[in-house]
Amino acid sequence: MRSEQLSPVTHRAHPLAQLLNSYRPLDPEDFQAIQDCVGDLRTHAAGVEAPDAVGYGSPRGRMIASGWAAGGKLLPDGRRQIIRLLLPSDVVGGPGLKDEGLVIMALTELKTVDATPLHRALEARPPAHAALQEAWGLAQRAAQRRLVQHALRLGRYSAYERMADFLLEFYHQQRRTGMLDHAAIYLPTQEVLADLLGLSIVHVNRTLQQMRRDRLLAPQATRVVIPDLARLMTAAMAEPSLQ
Amino acid sequence: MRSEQLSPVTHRAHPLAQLLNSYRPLDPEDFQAIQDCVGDLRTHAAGVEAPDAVGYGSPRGRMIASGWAAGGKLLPDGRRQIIRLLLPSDVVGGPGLKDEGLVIMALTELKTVDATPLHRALEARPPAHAALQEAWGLAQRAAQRRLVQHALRLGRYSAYERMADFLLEFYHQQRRTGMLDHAAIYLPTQEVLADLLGLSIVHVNRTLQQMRRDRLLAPQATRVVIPDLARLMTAAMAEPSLQ
DNA sequence: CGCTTATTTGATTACCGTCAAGAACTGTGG
DNA sequence: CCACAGTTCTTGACGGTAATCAAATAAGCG
Repeated sequence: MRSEQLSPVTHRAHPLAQLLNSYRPLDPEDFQAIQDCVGDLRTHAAGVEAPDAVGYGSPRGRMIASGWAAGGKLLPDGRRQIIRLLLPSDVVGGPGLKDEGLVIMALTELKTVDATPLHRALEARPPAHAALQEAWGLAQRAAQRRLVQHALRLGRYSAYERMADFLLEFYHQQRRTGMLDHAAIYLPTQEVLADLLGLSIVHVNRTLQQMRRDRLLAPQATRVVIPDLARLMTAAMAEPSLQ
Repeated sequence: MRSEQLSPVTHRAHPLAQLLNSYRPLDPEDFQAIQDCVGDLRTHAAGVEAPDAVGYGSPRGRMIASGWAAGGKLLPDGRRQIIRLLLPSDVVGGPGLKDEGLVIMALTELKTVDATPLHRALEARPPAHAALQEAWGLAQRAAQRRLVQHALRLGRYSAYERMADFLLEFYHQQRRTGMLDHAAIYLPTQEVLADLLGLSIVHVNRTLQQMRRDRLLAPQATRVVIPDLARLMTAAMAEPSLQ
């Protein structure tokens, strides 16, 4: 039964617009700046380790339009730790991820566009694009909080707790960008989950099975449904107030 | 034998000045802005969990003048993960750490001063304090890289590798602030090391002993000496070019 | 000198990794 | 439509790293 599976994204509204708008209501000019990011569409093959390929020629960075990528670190002996998943609306190839020493890996076929119009709006004088800038700042802070939470998970959570906490975080992240049906998350492969959560593939598999037995996950065709969000939050030791 | 031990800091030059100057040569006006951060000196007791106590009344944050603190997360059942150590020159109590959802814990008695003069200089118009601003930016990026490396350690390094990599990082961090004799690091208690590296106290103890047997650490009175930096770097899988 | 905190040691347990192999699924070409 | 290869997922057996429990020693401190 192959219940966890990537799926090509069906994009209704623009993911970045939905994301930012969820943090702060955007103005029409803000939506326009996001819509303007359509130039120089490029496709990157899946599985490619793309440290410099993504973003080459776009010094300000490129925005993921569809597909998934990962920012992580590789060790000489083959070990890998994924630090953050990169979803549609994330900007890659700019100075940001490179400053962190991360390698970008395309987990699926990836489509990216030049993010210059967005960056122009972000650097506009305060009266213009004020809402966009504020929303962007909040989104950045949320990303930083996810990184801190990731370190907590890796350091002190059990495998079961790691999985629950990540699924919860991922659920909310996908919900903000509007790429979600009800409580159905699209999951990366178990190998990606393993490198993200610092576990072995085998143990990821067994942890997911345990969560299914515990009715925290309901397997369906190509995605995973969360039948009971509240119980998942308990398993992840998440506070009801947040997110 | 109590070889790892905190030690009150002997401050010759200003730690923050040394730190920033190591990233980018500062101008006299920059040094002055740092020297001006002497007002409202406060002492915080060790061991106190000080989420709001530090920084109360100093909305822009307070700079650690002496002592060590930790920014970390606490779980309801008592588990703790330290995300970053906070040394003299670090700014705490401002929006930064709070945005990340971190609790500040004083590991030793802590002395802090109001950091407003520093922040004023950081927000000055570009011609003024340009070097300080650039150095600050580089220091911030280094802190972010440390956080990413921390996640890699917690996720994919063995206990031995974690310890080696952290000691190496800590060595360089202390060296930049000038609080170092030769290759002698001052270490926090083994309990703090455990909560930092995601290990149990017992295992930290055994890991340190193994490193001593391997001659990667040389125990001395109140600190730990690194006899062979190159071998420690090998143990930590560190690239010779960096740091 | 007691008292407290930190370090050390031993014994035992268990979580999770490794190894190995098979099953299920996906896509491709004949 | 079926054979094929390539992933991805699943399962079992086994081993090891690191956690837990318990207690003794050592070091700081008033």
